[in-house]
Amino acid sequence: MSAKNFPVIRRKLLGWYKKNKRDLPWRRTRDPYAIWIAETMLQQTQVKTVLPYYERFLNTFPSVESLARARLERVLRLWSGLGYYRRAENLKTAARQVVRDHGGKLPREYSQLRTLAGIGDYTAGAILSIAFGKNYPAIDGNVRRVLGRLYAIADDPALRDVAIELVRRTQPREFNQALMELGATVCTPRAPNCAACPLKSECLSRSAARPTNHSDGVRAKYFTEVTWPLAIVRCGGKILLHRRAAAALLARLWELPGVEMTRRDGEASALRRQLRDLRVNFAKPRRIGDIRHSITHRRIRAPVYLFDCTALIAAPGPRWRWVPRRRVAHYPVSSMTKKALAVLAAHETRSA
DNA sequence: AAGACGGGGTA
DNA sequence: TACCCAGTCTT
Repeated sequence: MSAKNFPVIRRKLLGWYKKNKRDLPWRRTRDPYAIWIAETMLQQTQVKTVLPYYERFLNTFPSVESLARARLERVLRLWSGLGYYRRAENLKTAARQVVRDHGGKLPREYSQLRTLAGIGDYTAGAILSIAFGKNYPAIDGNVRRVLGRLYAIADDPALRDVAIELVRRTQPREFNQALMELGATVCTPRAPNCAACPLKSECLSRSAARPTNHSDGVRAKYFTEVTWPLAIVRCGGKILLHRRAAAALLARLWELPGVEMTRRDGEASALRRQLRDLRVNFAKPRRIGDIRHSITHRRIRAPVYLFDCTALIAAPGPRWRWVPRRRVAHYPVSSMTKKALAVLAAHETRSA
């Protein structure tokens, strides 16, 4: 751990960051709560995607207390389309923990942060360094890639040692963000822009003809093809929605009635059977579009069928609801549902 | 140690 | 279109 040029790396990286950092809303605050929300949203999610969600979330729930008091349904609605919905549930659970155990203030100790739902090693380090200015590393995928290339190391313990040493004697708030910023904008996964890199003369992977990615550990991915026909059941200006189970994929989200199938054929009849069980009377369905969507290891093709109902019946059960068209936007739904509703809107425009 | 969990990016 | 990305929790 001696010949690693730590002071030079720190100085060059911080200098680069001061000049090149993006102006992001969570960089204009030191509120630990706001930083916690941002870091949670940014897990597995790109900055560009997070931006509108972050603003809305903080406007609606400006404090730990307001989040702790909120109904989960409202939290999920603000998360609708962002993915990994367990994060929203964990945030609300953790907010209650913070109110109950820490007087509504985020704890400043690593071990206490780690007991909060949804806060793992990375997020704890990010909060400690960015919100509280403590000299903790915050090792996310970007940092792993940047340091992996810079020092040509692949194993996690060694990477961690370097990250700890680097952040020990610097401004942790700026330095950790600088490392991540470099990974996100310059030292990118597939085509790093080495010419623009402030660390190019120190980088051990730079001499290689093509910069090597030392951080690839987990791969192994297989997709299952899924056909998931969706039914838009229209009745007197309302649409039928169903709420998914708490333990399932897309937990607790509302959705259009549908059938997840591994076979490709018989989708229309499968949908009709599903609706027959609900005792909804409908005219012959029309297929109005087709959606493609991916959820973790599923690749989904979702044909969208429009059912016009002949008589409004009571909701088929507690997890079913007839929702006025305008109100649908207020329900927590997945991106697949949003896409299907966009198909309906396009269809109505066409036939108008 | 391995798998589940969304959605959007790039080539 | 095909492939890539990557924190936390659970099993």
